[in-house]
Amino acid sequence: MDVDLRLLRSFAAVAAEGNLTRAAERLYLSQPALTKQIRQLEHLLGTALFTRSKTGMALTGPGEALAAAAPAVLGAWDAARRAVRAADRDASNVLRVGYLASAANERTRPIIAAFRERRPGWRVELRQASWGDPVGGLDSGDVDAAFMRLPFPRQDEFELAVLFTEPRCIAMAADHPLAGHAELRFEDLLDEPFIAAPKATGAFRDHWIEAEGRGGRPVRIGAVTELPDDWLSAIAAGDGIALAPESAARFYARPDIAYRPVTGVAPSTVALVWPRGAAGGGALADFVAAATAFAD
Amino acid sequence: MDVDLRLLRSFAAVAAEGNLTRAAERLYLSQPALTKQIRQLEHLLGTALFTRSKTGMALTGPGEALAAAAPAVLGAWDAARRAVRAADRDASNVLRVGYLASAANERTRPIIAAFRERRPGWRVELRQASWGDPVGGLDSGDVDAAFMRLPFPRQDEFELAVLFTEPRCIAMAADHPLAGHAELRFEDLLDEPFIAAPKATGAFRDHWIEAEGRGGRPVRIGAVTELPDDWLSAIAAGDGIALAPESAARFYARPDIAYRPVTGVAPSTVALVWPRGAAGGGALADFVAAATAFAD
DNA sequence: CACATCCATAACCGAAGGTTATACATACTG
DNA sequence: CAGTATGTATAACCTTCGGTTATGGATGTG
Repeated sequence: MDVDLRLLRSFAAVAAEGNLTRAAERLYLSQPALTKQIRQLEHLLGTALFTRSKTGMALTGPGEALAAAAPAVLGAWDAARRAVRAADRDASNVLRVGYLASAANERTRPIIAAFRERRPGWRVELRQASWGDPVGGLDSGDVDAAFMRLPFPRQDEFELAVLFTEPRCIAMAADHPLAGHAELRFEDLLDEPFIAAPKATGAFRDHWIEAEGRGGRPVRIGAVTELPDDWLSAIAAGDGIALAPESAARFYARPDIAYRPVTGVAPSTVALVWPRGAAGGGALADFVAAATAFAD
Repeated sequence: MDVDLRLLRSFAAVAAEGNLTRAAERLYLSQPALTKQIRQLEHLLGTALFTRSKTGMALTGPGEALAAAAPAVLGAWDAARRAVRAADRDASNVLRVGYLASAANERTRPIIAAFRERRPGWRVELRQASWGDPVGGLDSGDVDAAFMRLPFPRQDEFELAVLFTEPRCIAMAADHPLAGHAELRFEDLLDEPFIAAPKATGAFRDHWIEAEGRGGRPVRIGAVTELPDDWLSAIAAGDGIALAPESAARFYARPDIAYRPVTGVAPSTVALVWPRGAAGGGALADFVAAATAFAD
């Protein structure tokens, strides 16, 4: 009488999308597989969760009930994973820190060094998160803390310490016509296709396609990527241009990509983020202290 | 990164038993299968949950953390199932009522009839529960309410209405020497082997082997059964005798089984039980009202 | 009326998850 | 100290499950 939580996750996706096909896409799953999963869940619970129609999947009464209750189950599991992760951290003297792209840039190493000074015998394990996971593995207990760029979804559910800001620039293929200019104005780029993060990343995605700063002009999306390497490849392939932190020019220098300064966009903010209440005097607190020591 | 809750359930069993072999037994699983499950869970979480030794399995730090967090996850799932069940009940006009053995005896039909009078168009589905499930499917959302005999484990986590009591008698094989007596004294039966319910049923099991009423004399267990039919078969086979409600003589009359009155044991109490707070004015409340109308 | 959309079904395939039998290490016991 | 009991790990095997692609059928839509 137990479920695989994956079924619950799938159910939640279908309930949210109201559509099998799109939900399947979001879950990186084929549509027939999702059909099977939902059917399996319905069989397990002994009741229909959706009414099928040609316009999509609509929740039934029991379906509504499950949709309301499912987040609590998934949340409890996430909490369990965080607890296990925390215990493992303390038992093995390893702090796991997530990051997207270049973490805290040049400050990363000094921060880690300062932490090791406070906690001799501890190690720091850096772990790259996918943009597909909006909060970088923080709520799943994959990592104890993460270097994140603000804003990101559900940001206020976490504690964070802002470390620094840096200007943003434009990344484009080296042979892109715009690469001829030494400096760009963002208002000249409104019609260019942009490489974007997945939709699920909400405010993060919006920030990096500057959704707010284009005076209502819609964004053209050239490609959607989840990892720095894919992102670089898409840019180099000419699928579009992208906003990037200035430091990308140093950490992701490639012969087929050009980075140019741009005016008219706000800088990017890097912060250290951790789950609410997790830094109570332990090793994580020391890492936070080490990081903030290098904050601007 | 999602688990099958079965793994969590298995983990909890191993954590509680401190022993793979016994936990496997309790889960009706082979020991190698459990080994695999635990290993799989450890792999999923990326940390060791137990330290293996020849004396059993001891929890590690992360293991302790998971053991502390697992009940919340399983509880959330149970709550979800109950919510779905409640919605399904209201959507389909079917009230599902669990029972062990003979439910409310001869009062069962009148209760249902009275309920249908209050709720025309509704049906009542009776569903037998296994003694292996101490609370008769109540917390898993299998049923909306259940006819239970008191006491049963975690009884005070539920709401209940006592319906009636009835004397208990002794059931034994028809050719058992004691069957010659028209009436028995319990103090003469202390050395007889008894057919018992599974250990997991705690107070319920104790009540039916009269663990408290034998002056410290240990019980001999002749067999452990989970269902009335198995119970009857064990008795008929001569594996032991058993305490039974008087009504069993009517509802479970068999040529190979004799029921005899016994003195020196308290009567059995039948109650209607339902999850706390579930009877808020709905159909379940009407069923409770119908049942209590036939209470003593 | 053609077309796009969306869910269901079929056929297929590899991996997962269970079983029994057995090995191996340690602790207890006569 | 040998022998036995207890406890977990491994091996070999088999069935079921969960995923894939390809295709069908029903229903709104331009």
